[in-house]
Amino acid sequence: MTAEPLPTKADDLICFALYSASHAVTRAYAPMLRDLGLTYPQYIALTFLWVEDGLSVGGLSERMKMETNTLTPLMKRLEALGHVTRARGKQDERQVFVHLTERGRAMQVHAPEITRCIVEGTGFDLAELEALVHSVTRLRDAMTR
Amino acid sequence: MTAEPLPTKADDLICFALYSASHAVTRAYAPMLRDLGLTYPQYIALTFLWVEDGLSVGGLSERMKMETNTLTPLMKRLEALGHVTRARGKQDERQVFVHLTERGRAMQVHAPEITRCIVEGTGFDLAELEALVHSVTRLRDAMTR
DNA sequence: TCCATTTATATCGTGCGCGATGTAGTCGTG
DNA sequence: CACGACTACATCGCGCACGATATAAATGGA
Repeated sequence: MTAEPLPTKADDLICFALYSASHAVTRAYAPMLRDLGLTYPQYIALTFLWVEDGLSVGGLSERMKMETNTLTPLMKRLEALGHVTRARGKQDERQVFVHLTERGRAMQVHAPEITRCIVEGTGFDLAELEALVHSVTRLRDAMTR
Repeated sequence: MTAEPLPTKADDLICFALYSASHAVTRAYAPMLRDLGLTYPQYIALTFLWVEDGLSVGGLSERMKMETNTLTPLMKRLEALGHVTRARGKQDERQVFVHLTERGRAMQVHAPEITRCIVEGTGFDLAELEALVHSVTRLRDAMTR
């Protein structure tokens, strides 16, 4: 009759909490991003490029914490949409560098309003959100180690 | 020169934190689940069925917070793997009820060890984890409203 | 220089995840 | 009972996400 120390019910698992919350947030972004003709991962990629334009596919993959085989087709779609250009490196022709176009840079003006909607939708105040981002990021980095 | 109240850098966004953490946790599960021949969403579904066997596709979709059009093929794969059976309801033939097989029920014995590995990997103590699950779940439910 | 190794990206196959749409079964109201 | 509305799943198309594999370029000795 000892207490069960580790939950095995999905509702109590950190994995399911993150999994379902992540999808819920993505769904919340979807209508706004659809108006811009973007998917959620495409928007995330642009967000990193707004801070550091001209990243290589590998550099972007590190920042987005995902494999390059996911990013290659994603970058091709962003290129087809006219948001970025892709060009092989000159001194190292294995690398592909991604640069924002005028159009891709211009999308940045929509970011504050999108962020505002999401922050408002969470029902959290900014201090709570900041703490949550910190905890979740710490957990992610621990899992990745 | 006022401070920017809302972050637009991906690293500071709750969406990216959840997105990258969710994928990191899924990757952490992957090797253990591969040994069991399961994917992560399949494992989550089994977890719900261990608590409530005989759920309908719709009931499972509510609990997993995802659409039935995602679950239908997922359930077919679990059926093909021999973990569940699918059967139309008798009084309402539109519904499909999912029942664990002996094999599907037996997978439950692996859950505690899997949970233990994940909990250990987070680097969080149980109280922190519980608080984090609570916060993330609250955020998810607010976004879903 | 030559060649094995490593590195950066690309390709392929599988399984989600969801919006849009289809279909069969059920319900409600006259 | 008829019939339109609704409901529960299923199907389809597209875009991730990743493991496995391929390919070409760079690197590092012997």
